[in-house]
Amino acid sequence: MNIAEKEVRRRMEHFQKALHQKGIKVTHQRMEIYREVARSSDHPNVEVIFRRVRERVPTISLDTVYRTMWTFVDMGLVQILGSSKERVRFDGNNEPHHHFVCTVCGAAADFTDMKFDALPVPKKVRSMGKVISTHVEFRGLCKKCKQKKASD
Amino acid sequence: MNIAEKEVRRRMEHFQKALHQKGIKVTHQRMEIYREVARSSDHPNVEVIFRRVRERVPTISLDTVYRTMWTFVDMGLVQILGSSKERVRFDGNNEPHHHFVCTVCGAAADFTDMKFDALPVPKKVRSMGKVISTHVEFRGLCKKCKQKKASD
DNA sequence: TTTGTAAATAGGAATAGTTCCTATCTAAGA
DNA sequence: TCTTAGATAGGAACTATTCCTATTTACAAA
Repeated sequence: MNIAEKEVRRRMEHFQKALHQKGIKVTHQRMEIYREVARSSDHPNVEVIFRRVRERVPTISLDTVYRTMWTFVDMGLVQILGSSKERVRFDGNNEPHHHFVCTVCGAAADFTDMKFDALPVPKKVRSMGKVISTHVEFRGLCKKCKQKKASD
Repeated sequence: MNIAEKEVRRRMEHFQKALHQKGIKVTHQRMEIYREVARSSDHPNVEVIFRRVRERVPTISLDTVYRTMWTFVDMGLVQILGSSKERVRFDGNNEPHHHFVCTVCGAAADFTDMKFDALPVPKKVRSMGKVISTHVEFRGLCKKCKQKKASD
């Protein structure tokens, strides 16, 4: 389940550089939290990260893990699996379709494009399990947020 | 922001048939909740659905909306935007990559495939905003869940 | 149409995930 | 070494979601 030592080291170096570059303090907690995420390939949630890091940093608080993870997300050092930290949202469209999602305001729009409904499934993926559906998500800036950004 | 009348009617009919078929009672609440989701294209969350439906069914409870929406999801009548109702999960892989997600246990695995990193963006999507990244998600049954299902 | 009953709902209580508050601590520049 | 802006710990507060249960209702059968 773990990433190769060498790759972890590469990520840690990149991490430290990134913090320095943005003038964000390199604390013991941030180091250990990032190390944990960098070495895990199982997409842990905050609770799991907290438990794992606590073995090495017994006084770490849950709040620190939350704060730190959002800092990392803002910096682009880690990504969120799925879309966002928003609450669950529903989609009454029961035809196959795909999404454009604005990473700023969270707006989501459907679109259909048969070319994307059945992309060729790579061998690697077939070895992971049985694919039932395919979803393409384009992420970016919606019109409104683009305008708003331009007028700042 | 709303779906055409005709399409809504089509969805409502399909909805009633689906409930009858599965022997699930067609209640006033379920009708109005589904109608709301079927006519909205803005991917509302539970709170929003609750507020909108309450204008027509003032005594509806939040719990009913939650229960009902999960029923619809289980029946395949509506989909969840993004992956699942799980809490936020993180991904320390900072190279472009894509995911295979098991819809039963939630396990997620990364894979890289440059062919998917820059799929042609349809015109329709370009009109929605500026695309910054592309994410392909294959959903299905992971090996473990497939085996478990086979042995039932 | 009336009746019986399993299933569904309303409303509030309980839980769980996340964020906030603030006293204390620390990284890092002077 | 000293200074201080920024970070952390720990618990309280908040918010989304689920649970509990008395009451109501859909619908099948009489």
